[in-house]
Amino acid sequence: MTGMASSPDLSPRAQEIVAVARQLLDEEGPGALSMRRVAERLGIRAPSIYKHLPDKQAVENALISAGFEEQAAAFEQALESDDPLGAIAVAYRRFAKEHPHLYRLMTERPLQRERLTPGAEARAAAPVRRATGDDPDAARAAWAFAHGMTILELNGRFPPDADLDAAWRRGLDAFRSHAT
Amino acid sequence: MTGMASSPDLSPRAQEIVAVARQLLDEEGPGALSMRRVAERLGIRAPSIYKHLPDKQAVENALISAGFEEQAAAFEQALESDDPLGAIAVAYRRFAKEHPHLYRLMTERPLQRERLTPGAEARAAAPVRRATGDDPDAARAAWAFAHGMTILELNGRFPPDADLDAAWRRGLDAFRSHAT
DNA sequence: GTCTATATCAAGATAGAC
DNA sequence: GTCTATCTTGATATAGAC
Repeated sequence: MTGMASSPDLSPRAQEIVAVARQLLDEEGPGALSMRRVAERLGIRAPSIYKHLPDKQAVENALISAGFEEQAAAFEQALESDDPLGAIAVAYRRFAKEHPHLYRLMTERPLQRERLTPGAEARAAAPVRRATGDDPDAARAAWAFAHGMTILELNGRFPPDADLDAAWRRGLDAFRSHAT
Repeated sequence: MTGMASSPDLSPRAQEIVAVARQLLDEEGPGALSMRRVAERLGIRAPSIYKHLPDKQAVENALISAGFEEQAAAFEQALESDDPLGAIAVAYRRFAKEHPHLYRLMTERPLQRERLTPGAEARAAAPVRRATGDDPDAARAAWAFAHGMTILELNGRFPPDADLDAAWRRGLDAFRSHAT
């Protein structure tokens, strides 16, 4: 489950750079994701990175694309469950908990869709749509609920004694009971 | 409806500084919220601010506290409606659309609760709890849904042709139908 | 209450040599 | 493919004079 998705149109060296960036982001957070720190881990200097990747956005977009592909694989597997919506919710929450910094990177700002791996975002979204009876409104509502629970938890916005499992159940039940 | 909440324990000059910071944030976004830019609008130099407020966090916390108080006032009024949950949702979405940068500031990072206006956060949360039959799990789920819809829209994550009003209705219906 | 001067730090990115 | 040197920009914050 640590299988990182590849970024096809990047040179091997560029993929190494992105892999190191991913380590840095996962381990130390967005503040550590600088060209200097990435280079340091590779034993080179920051300017050398620009021979392989055009700018920092290219690094971030590669990380985001990989994140979508990892989500897609997890959600596709969850869709096989007896309780697809519940299983996808569990996978969604797990991904965010295991990679909170990447999750933030993927959700906190508008995407540069033209610079992402084509289809990756859509592939991650498809299982959610399937699990809500192919009703796009229900899919968006369920996604919003899942993202809200996830990011509010990551941001420490719920009280320490809140029963978040119960809140998740309450929300999912609400969406399930209305399923088409 | 532009009535900004006051920050009681700040000196008058500090309140002026916070008011200017609020203008800057609303008009130009978080990137403009620097001590330099705030000072510039006041016709003074950045270091002078530190005679009135201890650090930048104090400015941000004053803005956040004011945001909670504005939300609280709007939600308390919405609670009087025939459809409290729907009316609060409308007020929630409106606040975020009118002050997207402040909304982000209020939600994107963990709060420094010990430095906020006491009770402001709780006062904003109370009407949501009331509108969900005082069921804390339902209140958290409904809040997560509203925040998810709001922030995903602000971040441009829904397709341009998505019917977000329909998604809001779908989510609120789901929560309403399960109300205790 | 405001000023100037400064400390400190860090970032992304480019030029041009090797 | 990597280097050094550098540009450019920006930030928060402090010291001490007026």
